[in-house]
Amino acid sequence: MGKGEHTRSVILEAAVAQASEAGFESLTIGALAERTGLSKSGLFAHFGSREELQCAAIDTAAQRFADTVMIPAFAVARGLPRLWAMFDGWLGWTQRGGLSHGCPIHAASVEYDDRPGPMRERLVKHYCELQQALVKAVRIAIDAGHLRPEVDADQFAFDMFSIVLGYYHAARLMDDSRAAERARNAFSRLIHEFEVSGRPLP
Amino acid sequence: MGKGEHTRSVILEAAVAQASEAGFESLTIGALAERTGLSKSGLFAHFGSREELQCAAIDTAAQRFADTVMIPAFAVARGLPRLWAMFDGWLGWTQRGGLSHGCPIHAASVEYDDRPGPMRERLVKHYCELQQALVKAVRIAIDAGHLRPEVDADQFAFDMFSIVLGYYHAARLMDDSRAAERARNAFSRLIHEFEVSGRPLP
DNA sequence: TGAAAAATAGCACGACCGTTCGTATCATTC
DNA sequence: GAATGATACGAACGGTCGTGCTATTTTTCA
Repeated sequence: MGKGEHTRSVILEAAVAQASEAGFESLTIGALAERTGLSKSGLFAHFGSREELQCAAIDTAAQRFADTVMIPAFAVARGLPRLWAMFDGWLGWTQRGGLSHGCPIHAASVEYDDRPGPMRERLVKHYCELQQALVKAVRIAIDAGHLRPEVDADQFAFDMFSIVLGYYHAARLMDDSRAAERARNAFSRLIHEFEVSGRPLP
Repeated sequence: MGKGEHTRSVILEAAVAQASEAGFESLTIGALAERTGLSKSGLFAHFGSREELQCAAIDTAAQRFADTVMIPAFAVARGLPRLWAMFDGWLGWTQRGGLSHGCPIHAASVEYDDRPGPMRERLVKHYCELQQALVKAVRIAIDAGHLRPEVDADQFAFDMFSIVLGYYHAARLMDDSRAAERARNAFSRLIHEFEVSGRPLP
């Protein structure tokens, strides 16, 4: 890895951390330059525009999510164990991913859901991939005989996603120490409702 | 109402609309002055600081949510009909409340969940009140014999809230035309699971 | 109606924004 | 060790930011 590439990755690491702390609108060239010790112009030269920097930061964050949550989950036994691995990995993945605050992608999704442009497009793309991965995992659980065949996989993914969003809200804004417990209760209920009867909870 | 008060309410109306479109960080004095036709300093004089303007806008939005969703719901028959009124009113309340875009309070809750200060405190306060209203409505549904007595009202409120957050995400970022349907399915399932058996769905 | 008070405008300020440009320094290769 | 391209810096630009200060206009009320 050349020196330029290395610096670029250092910048993006700092950018993701900054976005985790205060959102993507806080991702300014000046703040990031101070954070990395680079000069504004030196940092700027790596991207060419602020928007490209933000886009690169989104991609970096998405990649880290995949590495931290999805790839380990796909190493777990398929079916319910894998769904639980995804869910548990998802809650608080930022800490395991080295981010001390919230999920930067989630923050971006609220910041840009009404602003057309490359940021929004990239977000939609990443969330589509995530949703497809979820639906696929649900279908696999059906095929494995863990979930009932009539389960609507898209609806299941929606429900699962909703629980995580509820967790984010409760854990971060409301400082609810029982947020994880609430989320796991909800997910347990979701699984239990569509589980092939007789199968014990993992 | 004196002229000053009138102007102030005009400003706050514009502020809530602006926040609905692009979040509370986009709530700048200059943009709002242009939107209202006032001068920057003339507008500024009504609040004394940008932060106070933002806080006032949050309160205005919360009041409008209460007027648009909660008060009408409390006029509906208690129990499940009222819970459904809350839920249905909640989805897409912004349109009925005269806002053409997203829920400004939700946007703020993600923007400020990691930034201590008056904005965050106000948000927490408003969400606490909302949660308490939800829990109360659930308890009333239990007392009315619509929901089973062993239902955990706090968990129910968490689940209900989560579904709305899932709806926001699907409807706004993902442009999913089936978002409302998905959300209603999820809420139906939630109700159905804890409903006193034999009672038909409303 | 005239004086007091409130409301608004005009202007200036320092700070920070993204961006550009010329220059210096570094790493690499011959 | 010199040449060369990649990398980084410093200064500056036009804008916008929030926020004071001082007039001026408008409203309010005796």
